[in-house]
Amino acid sequence: MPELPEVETVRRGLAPLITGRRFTGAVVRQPQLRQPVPADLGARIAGKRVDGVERRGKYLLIRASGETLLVHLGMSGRLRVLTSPPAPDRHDHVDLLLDGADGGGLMLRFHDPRRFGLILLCEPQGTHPLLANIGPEPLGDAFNGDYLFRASRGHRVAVKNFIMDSHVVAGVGNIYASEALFRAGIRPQTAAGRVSHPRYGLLAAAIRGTLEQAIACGGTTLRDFIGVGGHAGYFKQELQVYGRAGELCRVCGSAVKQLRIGQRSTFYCSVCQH
DNA sequence: ACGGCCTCCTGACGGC
DNA sequence: TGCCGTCAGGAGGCCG
Repeated sequence: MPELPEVETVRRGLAPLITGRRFTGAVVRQPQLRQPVPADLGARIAGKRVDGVERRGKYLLIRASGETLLVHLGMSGRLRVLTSPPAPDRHDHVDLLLDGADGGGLMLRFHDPRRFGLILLCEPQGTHPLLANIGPEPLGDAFNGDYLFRASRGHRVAVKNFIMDSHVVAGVGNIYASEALFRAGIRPQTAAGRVSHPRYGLLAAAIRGTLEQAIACGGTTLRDFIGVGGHAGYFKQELQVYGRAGELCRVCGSAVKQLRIGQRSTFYCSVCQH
């Protein structure tokens, strides 16, 4: 489900609703996520006041009085803020409870059918091994064509796989990899080490532009992504190639092609991309 | 070090 | 109707 724009949409929705509130506990119905939910989660967060919500790649970091909650939505995860929560369904695995100034509490409910998501507590310094080797943020200053060019020398992987590697750049998933390569005019199957310096300049700009535009749209809802308030993202209507196999390229009118690279569906235009 | 495949899990969909 | 294979927005781990 969520790539960087969707996680950022969640972060932006979440931060103003929970910042300043105090955790009162947690209900864990299903601890078996990608890694086990800490058994003492509720006890560890109880009484901690939320200072803010950050994002690193596709990870959310909820900072609260020196404790840091790490949340990843995996492929099918959702986070909702609820004031009067309905009875949990079978995939509502964790509820994080927060107090309310007027007595009305809030619930942060984690829902994840495939359970590839993650809820962990960080080390006292607020770090975690899962975050240690993530590449630069694509919206940050360290990410540019120069960086991609240098990082890619000698690599024979397809450039699409290269930009989807979180150690290379954080947060670019299957949708936005195809979209950014289309915008940059680069074929996804090209070996990363054979893409020129100027073309990496185009690609870095395309990645940044695509992600920023998707964030402005509240993310992409393909089937089930919703923000914390329950709203769908509307970047789907802006998609140029992803999910459009056989449909006409919006630029040149030829049929969008689909192939599999590294077990992932990949979409491109064979006229616009070389 | 690198690259490619597998894995975790559930659900939806198409074909027979 | 059901059963089976395939695919789905992630990403760490393992193997050669």
